[in-house]
Amino acid sequence: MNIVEQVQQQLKEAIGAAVAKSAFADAGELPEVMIETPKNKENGDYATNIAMQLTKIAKKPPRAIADDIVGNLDTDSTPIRSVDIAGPGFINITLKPDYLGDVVKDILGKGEDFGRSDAGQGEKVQVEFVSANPTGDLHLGHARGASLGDSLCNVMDFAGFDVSREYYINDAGNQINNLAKSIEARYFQALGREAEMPEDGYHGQDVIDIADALAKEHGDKFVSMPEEERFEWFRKHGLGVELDKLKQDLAAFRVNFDNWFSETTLYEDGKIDTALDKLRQNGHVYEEDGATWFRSTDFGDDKDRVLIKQDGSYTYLLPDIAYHEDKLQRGFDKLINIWGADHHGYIPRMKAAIEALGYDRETLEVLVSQMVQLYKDGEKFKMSKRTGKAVTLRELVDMVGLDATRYFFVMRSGDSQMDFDLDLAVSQSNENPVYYAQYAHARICSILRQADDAGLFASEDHVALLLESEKALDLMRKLGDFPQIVADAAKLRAPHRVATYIHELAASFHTFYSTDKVVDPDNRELSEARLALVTATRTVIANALRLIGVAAPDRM
RNA sequence: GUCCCAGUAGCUCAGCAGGAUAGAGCAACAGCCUUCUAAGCUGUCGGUCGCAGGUUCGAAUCCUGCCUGGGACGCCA
Repeated sequence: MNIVEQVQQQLKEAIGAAVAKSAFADAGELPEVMIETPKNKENGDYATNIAMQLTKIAKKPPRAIADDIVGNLDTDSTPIRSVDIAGPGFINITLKPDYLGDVVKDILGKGEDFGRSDAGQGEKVQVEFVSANPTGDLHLGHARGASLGDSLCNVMDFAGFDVSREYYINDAGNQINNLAKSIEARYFQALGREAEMPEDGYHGQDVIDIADALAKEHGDKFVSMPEEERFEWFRKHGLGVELDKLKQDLAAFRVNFDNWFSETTLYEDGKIDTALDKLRQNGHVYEEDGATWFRSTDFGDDKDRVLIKQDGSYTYLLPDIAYHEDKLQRGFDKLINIWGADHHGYIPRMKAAIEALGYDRETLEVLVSQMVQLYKDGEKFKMSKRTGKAVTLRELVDMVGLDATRYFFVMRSGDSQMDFDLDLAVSQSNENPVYYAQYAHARICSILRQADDAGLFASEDHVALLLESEKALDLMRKLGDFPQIVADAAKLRAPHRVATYIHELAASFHTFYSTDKVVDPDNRELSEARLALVTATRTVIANALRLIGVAAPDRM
């Protein structure tokens, strides 16, 4: 437990005791004491609405209840300075700021671990994200999903969840056959022969590149190869190349997975049949019109879904169900899937499948990464000039830069559609919010370099001196918020909260910086205290940026 | 037609497990560099929180209906 949590705990206990002493009702009927930090500083450091919540039970006006509670409040075991009753019945608490010095010491002691908590209590969570088909480049939507997913995993891990990151490789379906046929056609074209692209072929430049490379390296050796053998070779080769490219692009985007799960293994290990049998035994499967159906309507879906088509092949859904069954058998408490907006309609059927397999449907949480629209010069920027297709992740990073791309995606809530302003993201100026936080970090590093030259070093011995400055107090309060911000972001699956916090923290630092000179050889003790504060600030900014995959530069 | 997401300042968005006077960035305007990085700071301007009901001591937040924008409704993946 960190210092801030300890203080909050003390306050809750003291208020709880005062409420009990006021004897409005039996202990069992009393609501839990909740404390919050008021938006407006004038309303103290903490506030509780307990008096308003008790109006029904106590049958008295809230301000009178608050009076009773405050009268019974024992402040000896807490850092409370003063207590006020305000507004409709809030009890506002102002603290003696001394404990904030301990926050700085706490941060310096914990370093890159400051902000960690056990909020997740070791819950085993698997997050599956991106999972784009290995048939082409990652595009804009995948970039957002990757950004959200990776940041969420970092945040949840830091908040004490046991997180596993997984990428599901759709390497068994029809789309891979189409990839192989497309490569085949491009290969023949590369050799100057006539060849038709398949109807659902992949027309991207990447396929042409693969085929050209094959023609260059192997000449016409595949032309004489038996068709089936050639097809199989192209299939494996294409898959390998595409998959390598995905892995490289994601790694370059600072996104790494614990597990790359191949759909093909579901077939090889008989897991498709196992899942189908299980559904059948549970009585949720029937035959009709020559197809095999899943009665998903029993679990709230709009209509029943086909598992095996008339031609005997599987729909995408059946292996997907088998995949989720496999995940569940691996012992995760929670499965989080991050899907693009175009797949959100599949949530009900997947949840239905979870339930039909005998699990709690709430085990599966699907987060939807909404559409992204690029804007440039105030107009929609639709297509990549080079390929004529959607803008790829690689192109985006080339244009915008890695840090700005990651930051822009994660600073918005994933479940709202977003406009991505290319001009803003590209601009190396104060208009660009990503530099605001990075600049705070670089500024601190610069201060520390100069302090070092002056023979001044951070010291915890005089942190009490910091309490004199209102700007320093604000900054310390903000630093103390970090563990709770991370915990909330994890529980709410809302990594953008960390980005919002980073901005606030940077603002708090910049404000402090503008008035409180840190390095002052004529005032060594104050300098040492302030160096402790800015060192702590640097640590928290770096920790927070790390969670959202953005670099914390020493110089800018 | 059904379902999902969104609608908050001129623009882009936070805030939504109910709380006090609804916030930030950009844009606009006015100041601040002989002093640790001006990618910064300070201030001003800017709002019927889509509309209408309801629940409540209290609603941007919860419920219902409607309007607008986007998406999804395949024996494609």
